[in-house]
Amino acid sequence: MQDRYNIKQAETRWQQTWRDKGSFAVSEDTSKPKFYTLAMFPYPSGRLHMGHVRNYTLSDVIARFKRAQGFNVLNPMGWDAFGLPAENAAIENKTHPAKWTHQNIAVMKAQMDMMGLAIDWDREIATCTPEYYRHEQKFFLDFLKAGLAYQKESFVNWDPVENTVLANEQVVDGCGWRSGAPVERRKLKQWFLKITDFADDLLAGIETLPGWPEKVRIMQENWIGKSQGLNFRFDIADTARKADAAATEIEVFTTRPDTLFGASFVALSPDHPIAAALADKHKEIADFIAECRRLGTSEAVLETAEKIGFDTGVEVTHPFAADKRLRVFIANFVLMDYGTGAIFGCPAHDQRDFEFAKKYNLDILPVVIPDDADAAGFAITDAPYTGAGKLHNSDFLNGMTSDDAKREAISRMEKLGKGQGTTQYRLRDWGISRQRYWGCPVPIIHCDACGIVPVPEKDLPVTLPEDVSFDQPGNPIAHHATWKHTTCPACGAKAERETDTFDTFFESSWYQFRYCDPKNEKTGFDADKVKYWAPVDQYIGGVEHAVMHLLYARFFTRALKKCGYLNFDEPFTALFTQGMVTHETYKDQNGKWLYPADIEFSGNAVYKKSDNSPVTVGRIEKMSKSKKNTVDPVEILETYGADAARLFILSDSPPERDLEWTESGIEGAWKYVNRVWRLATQPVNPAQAGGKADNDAMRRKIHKTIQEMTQDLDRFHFNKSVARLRELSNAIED
RNA sequence: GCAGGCGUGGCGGAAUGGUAUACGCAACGGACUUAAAAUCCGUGGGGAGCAAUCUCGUGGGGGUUCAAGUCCCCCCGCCUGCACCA
Repeated sequence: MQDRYNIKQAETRWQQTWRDKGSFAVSEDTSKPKFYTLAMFPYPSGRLHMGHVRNYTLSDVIARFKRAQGFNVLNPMGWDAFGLPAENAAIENKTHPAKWTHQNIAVMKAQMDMMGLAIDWDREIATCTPEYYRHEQKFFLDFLKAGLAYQKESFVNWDPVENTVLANEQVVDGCGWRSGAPVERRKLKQWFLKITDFADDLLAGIETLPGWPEKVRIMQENWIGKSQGLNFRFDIADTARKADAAATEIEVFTTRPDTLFGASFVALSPDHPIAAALADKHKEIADFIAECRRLGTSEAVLETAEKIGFDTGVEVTHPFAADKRLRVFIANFVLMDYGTGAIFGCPAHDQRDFEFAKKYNLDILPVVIPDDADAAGFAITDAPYTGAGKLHNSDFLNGMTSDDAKREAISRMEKLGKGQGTTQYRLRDWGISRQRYWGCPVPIIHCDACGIVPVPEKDLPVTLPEDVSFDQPGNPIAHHATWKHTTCPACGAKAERETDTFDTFFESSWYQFRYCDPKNEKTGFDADKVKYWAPVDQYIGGVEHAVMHLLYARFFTRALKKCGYLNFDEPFTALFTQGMVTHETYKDQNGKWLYPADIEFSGNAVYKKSDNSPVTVGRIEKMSKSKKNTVDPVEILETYGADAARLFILSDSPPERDLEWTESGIEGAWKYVNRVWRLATQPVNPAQAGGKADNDAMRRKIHKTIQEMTQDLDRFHFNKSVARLRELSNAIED
């Protein structure tokens, strides 16, 4: 008789059995309640990391738990297989992105098998296959017809390292989210999806998602950034420069129409058309705009950048006071892509306007008096007053509260025909064009005569050329000798294919529906099957997707609904965001990072294995290749087995918090697995067996454990449910 | 600056307003062993006491309550997201 649990034998046997029997394959079964649990699918980078192991362990526990409770459980897995790393690998290793990707998928799938996951592998998908992406080309054409997709020339975030455009959501602190390079501004023709059409609906929909973490809901709310206010137009006054502005009005947006009488200047974004028109006529204005551009717009720069303005010489008249004139500046802090790209400044009641007015010696006229202040003695000296109060110095608004004054100002402006109450969103349309190879081609043909022509449905999919070269920088599809040359489907003349590919978030916006009917060749998925499985009952993944993937998928679901594919709005009923997996960091004497596997503990001291030199122990940080504080899941699975690895991951911390990976922790779990094995396999000594009283006590304990564990699992308190099991083991051994 | 979260033994963490520290890790003492590993038994917040017991203890200060880690107010520290958004 063996005295140790043999993980290799037991785990391989069961994994083989599950595979052979297709134990986790499911189909629509109306006799059972359904439960769709989904872990965010991985990018096939080549190896599983601990974050994956944690993610898939959590979804697996839920899948098996719900299954045990009698649900028909869908727990699928696939590959978010388009993306830049494949191209970088192609350049470095002289391999093809497709080959590299498919090899990685094979390796990672084998690693997942080692974890013993209850996955229905019949439903496996890879987004880089034409069988998958042909459907999103069709979606795109439908979106185009429905007015949800369009092309426009605009300033874009250009990543100079990746040589591609980035969505606003992919720019972090002014740098590319992957490359870390400062993002440049370029003007390019780009494809967009009209996510802004659903701004209000996406905002309202958040209220219908109580199963989402408060944190993510707030992040999405802030990202959408709704604000109510007034859009109105200043007339450009008669001055020498009026003609140069090439316009008669300047439109501005404000959330504080109550402060209109406190206006003391107007400021244009350096990118504003009127600024451009003035720059054409006046070199000093062109120079100033160039200066603003040189300073850049990255947050890091803006943080320290001075607020600078340039008096254009243009003036406007105040819509409520014809005799009041305001000077028009170009200012580096006014953003072209929020509101109208122009503002009026009210220095008495806005911090930024206050600073600007101090610098350029502009009037600071208080018009909103705090309720506890005396109007006669109230003055703005060191700081603006940004709160609400009673109106003063404001003609017909005098004496009103801020709220009443806002309403009255809007209504007067509407009567004057100079503006209207509006709602502004921070959210901007989703730029989906990428100048890269390893993505889904945009199914469009550009014809000199007919303009933008959609690829006819019968010609879908538009597949990627396989013989591409990565020898020169830029887009390999555009460089391809023949691929883009075609004929116009409308007039038959020579035409060119669109060489942009979709942002890879396009693929991950609908994969949750593809799993419901993964082999469908007609419409991407069958409406009835989606109706049975969707929406996802429990979605699990990292919080880093809070405003990108999760917002895009919510938009995409609405867009698909509008095009008749489905009949609901929200793709994910409940969301769980897991914490990161962390580990201590180590550095050698030369300050170089060391892998945990390269070091050795000896009492309180730590040494490098190779030469016994001392090692410095650093902070506990998120596992990352750059800091080398990673542990290879495969080694853990081979040494301790899937049960021990999964048990440790579940037991050490609550799943929403960071989990510190420790050698002693995984060993503890391994010891427990063996203890359970001994309890189950070694005969009870009859001399120690108890009587009826003992049996009754044990029965109560078992039922209590079941009840507590059920509650814990329902609430995602996995660490507690493991503790209950250990308590039960303790009770059995006593 | 705005928003959100967190703060409990040496460590990870438990605790419908009701015995604070479940469960585990590390530690210490013991058994088994030539020895070690593994395993098993036991101890375990601070202070006082041989002991029963007393006392102080959930970042700090105040409050509500018969009762506060938990609820309310103020403050400190750390983490995360957003940010010249008009």
